[in-house]
Amino acid sequence: MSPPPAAPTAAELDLLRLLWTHGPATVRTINDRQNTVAGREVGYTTTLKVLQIMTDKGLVLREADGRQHIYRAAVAEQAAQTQLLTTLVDAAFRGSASQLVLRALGAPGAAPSADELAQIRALLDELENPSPASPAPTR
Amino acid sequence: MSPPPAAPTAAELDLLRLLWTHGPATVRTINDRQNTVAGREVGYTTTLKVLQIMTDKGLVLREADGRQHIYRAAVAEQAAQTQLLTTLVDAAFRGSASQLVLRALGAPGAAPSADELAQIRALLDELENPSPASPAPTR
DNA sequence: CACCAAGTACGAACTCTTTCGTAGTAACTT
DNA sequence: AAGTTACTACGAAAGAGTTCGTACTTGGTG
Repeated sequence: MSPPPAAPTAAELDLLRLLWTHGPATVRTINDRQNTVAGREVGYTTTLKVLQIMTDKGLVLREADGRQHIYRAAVAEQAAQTQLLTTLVDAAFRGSASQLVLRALGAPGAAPSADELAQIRALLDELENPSPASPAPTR
Repeated sequence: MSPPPAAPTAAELDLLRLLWTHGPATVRTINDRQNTVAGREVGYTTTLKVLQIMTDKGLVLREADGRQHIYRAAVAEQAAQTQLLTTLVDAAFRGSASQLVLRALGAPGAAPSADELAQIRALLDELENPSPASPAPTR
């Protein structure tokens, strides 16, 4: 099992978000999305450079398509999320994931829908009383 | 209401953790704790410098005691936690706090105790059906 | 009083991240 | 074939954060 790449930086996470949401794309497309979604304008070569760095780090994969390159995320969204959460739990929550959960639910703006609440309850049930046929927790 | 200080950096969070846990202390004490707790050795002036920067940012308060200074956290642990969570939700969870919660609970190593599970359930109940006498959610 | 110990202040080096300009290259267009 | 366009590669500047050395100050000690 290859070691997970280093945690993505803020700029890298911006691009990963786009790749996770819209799937593989060219630099041009990714850069366009960056500039239309946010008010911030970021230069084409900036996006390109970050993608090149991410390629080196193993965060994205690059495939040649004619003279352009198509980039795709090399790390799963869930895996990256878990990694970031683990870091935050250690750094700011004294290692207690439960405290983080309580804080996240208590924060104004959390506003989980009924459906989401049900999902969370289901997971709590599962934690308290693991069913035999439960799928292995995602790593 | 004064605007909340900028989010603490990693090094700043290290010191805030110590202040939150052990209360106000001198640079010497804080630096000692840093060096005994972690294997990492950090120089005295490094700790001092970070505390000075934090004072400028409004993250800590400084009180003179003879020729030494006593530092205390100027931001509440909960407030800082909420701020960091909000940032992370936006950056890595598409703005969905519920998704973050599900991921945090699902991660291996989360391992909430029975007591913590009960606390979380209580909060869920509260969210679904706010009681009239409920305390205002912490900001 | 001279010296030493224990503080604070501050500049500067070093690293990491982000951003972009410039150069090079290959395909179209006329 | 020359010129324009669209791309990648790369170096480097600018910014942010971290670390530490050095200088300065002050209180205590012989």
